[in-house]
Amino acid sequence: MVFITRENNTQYALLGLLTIGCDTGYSMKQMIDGSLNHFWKISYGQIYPTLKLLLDNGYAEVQDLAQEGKPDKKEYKITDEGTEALKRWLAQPITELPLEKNELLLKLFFSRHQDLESTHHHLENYQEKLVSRYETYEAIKEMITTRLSAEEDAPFWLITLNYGLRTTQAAIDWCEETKEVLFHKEG
Amino acid sequence: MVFITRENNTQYALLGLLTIGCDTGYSMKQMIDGSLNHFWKISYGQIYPTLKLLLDNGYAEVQDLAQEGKPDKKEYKITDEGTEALKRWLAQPITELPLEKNELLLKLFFSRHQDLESTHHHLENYQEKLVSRYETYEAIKEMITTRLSAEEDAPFWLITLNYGLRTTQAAIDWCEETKEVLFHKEG
DNA sequence: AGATCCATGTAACACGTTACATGATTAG
DNA sequence: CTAATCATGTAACGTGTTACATGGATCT
Repeated sequence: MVFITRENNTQYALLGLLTIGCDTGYSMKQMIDGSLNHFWKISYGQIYPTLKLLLDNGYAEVQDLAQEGKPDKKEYKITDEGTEALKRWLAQPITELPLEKNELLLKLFFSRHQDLESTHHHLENYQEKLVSRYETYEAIKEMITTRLSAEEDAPFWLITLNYGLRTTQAAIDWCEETKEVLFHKEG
Repeated sequence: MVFITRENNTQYALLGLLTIGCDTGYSMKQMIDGSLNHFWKISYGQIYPTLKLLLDNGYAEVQDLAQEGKPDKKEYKITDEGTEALKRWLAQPITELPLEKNELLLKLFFSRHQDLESTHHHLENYQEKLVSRYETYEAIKEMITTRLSAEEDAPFWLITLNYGLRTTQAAIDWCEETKEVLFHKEG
């Protein structure tokens, strides 16, 4: 990752995080892993170079800060120019639906070459993971509604969570249906 | 794409395509764009180098073939070793759920900084695209059930289509719900 | 003494797209 | 003659991960 030239969403993700209280690369990573993980993820290898890019673009400023009981950190702040850029990006229309690359579906597509037992195992395994994910989303939703309802951004967090809940539930239902189609035709 | 070293799914996608009647890079691309596009996509810039990799690995063989009324083509055939590799891959468990990077959700997450009208526009736009995608899936499903039911792979094609239908419907419902939450609370 | 959290950063690699280049054949 | 379809391929670029490197502070 030597050069970053074109505008990309990663930049705006970090810009957005600056507006909701994340001011270091480390805290951004934590927020992403904790609350955006069902629709976005970023590694440190991307965060730190992108923070540099924000500085270069004049979208953010940085300040070295000593802390008590913790290592020093670099505190980033969004600039007026950065806020403008964020708003411009927010107003831009979404041109394409996201495409997920789904390994399970790829395997199912070719599973004529596989014994049904193995296919069944894949489906069970997948469904378990989906259920676990669903339960995580439910727990987060519960936490937001009970303890963070005063937070200004809370309604928007719930909206993105609802997306995760609905699509995950649909996938779980599909697993159930597929198992029936493949293994319980005799009903 | 100078070097390809590790095993990756792309290789197995092409191997799978070889087993369902696609024998050239061109026909593989067509099949992917037409029937796998809701869970997988590949560009020519990836297909041709990967076909070379299949040869290097001994998973496929190639033969130059002159055609009548069409340009020459390279006809690929899967080897026994390739079939074994495909089966090994099919049997391997799926370790991780796919993560979609969703630009709309990213924008919604930060949309406190945006006027509601613009957010509404994003949602409408997104929902239209989803509906259009849903209708495409329905049309393909109709075609498979009426005209390709004899095809040996047809049941598995329908399964992957059902996944697309269910998750897309869930996303459409979420759009509807979100619009209500944000704009018709008085309802 | 060791684990864990806080905190920053880079180099090598992997993966994928886009734009470009080429050219045959067929249909209008 | 020109557009579309069939067909193959590469170079440059963009984007992202992983592994590595470093080190302070706190907790057990």
